[in-house]
Amino acid sequence: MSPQTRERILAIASEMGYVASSAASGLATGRTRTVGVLAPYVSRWFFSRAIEGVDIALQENQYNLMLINLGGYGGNRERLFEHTMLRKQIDALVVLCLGLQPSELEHLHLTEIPLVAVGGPVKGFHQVCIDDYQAAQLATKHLIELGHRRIAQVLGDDKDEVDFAVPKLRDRAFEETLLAAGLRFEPGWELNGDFTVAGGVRAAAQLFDAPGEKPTAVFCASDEMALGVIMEAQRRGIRVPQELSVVGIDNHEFAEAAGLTTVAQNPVEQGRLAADMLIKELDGAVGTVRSVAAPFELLVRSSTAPPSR
Amino acid sequence: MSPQTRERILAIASEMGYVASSAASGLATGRTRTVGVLAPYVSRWFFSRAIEGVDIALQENQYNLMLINLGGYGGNRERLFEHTMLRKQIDALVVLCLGLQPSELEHLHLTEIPLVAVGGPVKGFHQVCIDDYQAAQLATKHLIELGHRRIAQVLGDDKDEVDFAVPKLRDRAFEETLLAAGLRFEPGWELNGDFTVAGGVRAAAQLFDAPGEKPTAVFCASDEMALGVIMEAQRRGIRVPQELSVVGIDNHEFAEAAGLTTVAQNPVEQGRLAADMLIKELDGAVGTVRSVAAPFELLVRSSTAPPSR
DNA sequence: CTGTTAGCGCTTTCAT
DNA sequence: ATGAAAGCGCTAACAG
Repeated sequence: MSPQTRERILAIASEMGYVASSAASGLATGRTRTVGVLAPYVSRWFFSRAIEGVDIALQENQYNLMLINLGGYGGNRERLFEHTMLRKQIDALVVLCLGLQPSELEHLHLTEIPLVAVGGPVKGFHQVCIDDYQAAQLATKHLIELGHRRIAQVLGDDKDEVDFAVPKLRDRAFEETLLAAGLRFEPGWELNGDFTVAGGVRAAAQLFDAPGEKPTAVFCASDEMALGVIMEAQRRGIRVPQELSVVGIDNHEFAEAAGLTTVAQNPVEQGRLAADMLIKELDGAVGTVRSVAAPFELLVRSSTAPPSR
Repeated sequence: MSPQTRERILAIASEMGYVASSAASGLATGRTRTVGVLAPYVSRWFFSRAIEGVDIALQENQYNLMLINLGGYGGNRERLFEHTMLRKQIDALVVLCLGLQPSELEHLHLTEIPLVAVGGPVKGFHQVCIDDYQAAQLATKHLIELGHRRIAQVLGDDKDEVDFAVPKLRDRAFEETLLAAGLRFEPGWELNGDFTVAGGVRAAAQLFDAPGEKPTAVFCASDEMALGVIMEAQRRGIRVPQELSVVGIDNHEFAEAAGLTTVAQNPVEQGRLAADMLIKELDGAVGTVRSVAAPFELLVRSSTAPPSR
């Protein structure tokens, strides 16, 4: 038929409220035009931003986004992996960094759909993420170059997620960078902040309450914890950066408003890139999905300064 | 067949990696076991929390969650409404408060699937949300009862979203409560903070930079803006609450850490309740979906105190 | 190049 | 009770 007839028919059809049944076409083609996003949390900054990034790419290509949240209720993990994720439900999957069980990883590979990890290395996966070691090193060096010698650390160690490498990498980078500069950290200056503001507040309280010498700077493995540290410092009248320098990692949306010096990364772009690769792969460009190192940069704002004592 | 045979077969089937094709069963039954969440943003506190709440209910009932993000790219709105949302793609929809065009609302009703709004009144919809007027009134009264007479307002007026009633309700409640107490607001003490931290910072800067008398308290229509106001105050050395009281609405996850006095609401519970009603409705309990007023309460923390001058 | 037909893998109804 | 068969609404391969 002629292109204009085609147009006319399509127009009439849609006017009549006709919409192709996705179930029927899915059955016939084996494609759902839906990609899944497996997330450990949906309301934490990194994850919600990454989801937005994935969504941008999907919308541009008329794909739907199915949210598979592992953070909801523990018991459902099995069902999600064995059922939801399986063939015919989604065409591809982006895995937002998290510690998956080996059996779960195996399950994912069994589905034989294109996969990509975002935000952290997952073994056996192509991934798009920053080099967490270098990012943490950059933040630590910034403190050292300002002249700080007594630096504490707030990291986020999630006991549950044994395989999640991000906190470990940031932790190791901090320690090795300190040692390389001939510094050492005091016992008790390595706190756990759970990657949350509340955790940062707790860690700071612990630090300030401890007897003896205080650090002049704190390296935080995420902005949310850094923000918590700053809030607790303010509550106690400890001036930032005059009495305490604080640096984070992420460039959380609150970081600029709070004047937080941080190593910025962009989860929106990471998610978008990952989804783009997946879509191209689905469109037949075999081998498009590959590992990509995402950019990061130090943003010096007003939470860091040379030590005053 | 016997129940045990049944079990055995099922076990073997799943061992062999068999999973029913959702497309096929969807075609046959007309059900997708998927509910959509229409969100104006995914990374703002209220929305990401509400999504989590919806997700809890869905996971408990073996439903999938399809995220339909309107915030992504403007141009796609039409496609989302005309295509994605239509029959056979999702069984029900939760609409997270936002200003939809009348034509879009009409489209939603045309799908004839169960609908429910969360977080704000949407005309023609059943909804679960707090009474925004009362919530804002409660916050304002708190300031007045502390003795404040000179109160500024930071609201979030989104020009784009003409039909979104939440900011208007909070605004009106503030003004009427002030007038009822015999107070009036200065010209220039009504700022727009866009519902973001950055907007709160800007509004506060504007307020502090203006010549003449300063307010002793600020009512913010959301915690994110209130947090921005506090950060800007701190940057300028204005002490909270001694020199400036700040109250918000929401109980954002940062509110406690920042000591922010606020009127708390719980989007997780709201989303969960909404999804539960939808699921019951789908299970045949016709009439389950109805409007519900969500609870809220004043949480007095350390950002408010009687005025010192 | 247009028009017809055979499935896709389930569910459900109808015979047996 | 169990088993056979008829679609659900598309797509893709085929014949005209």
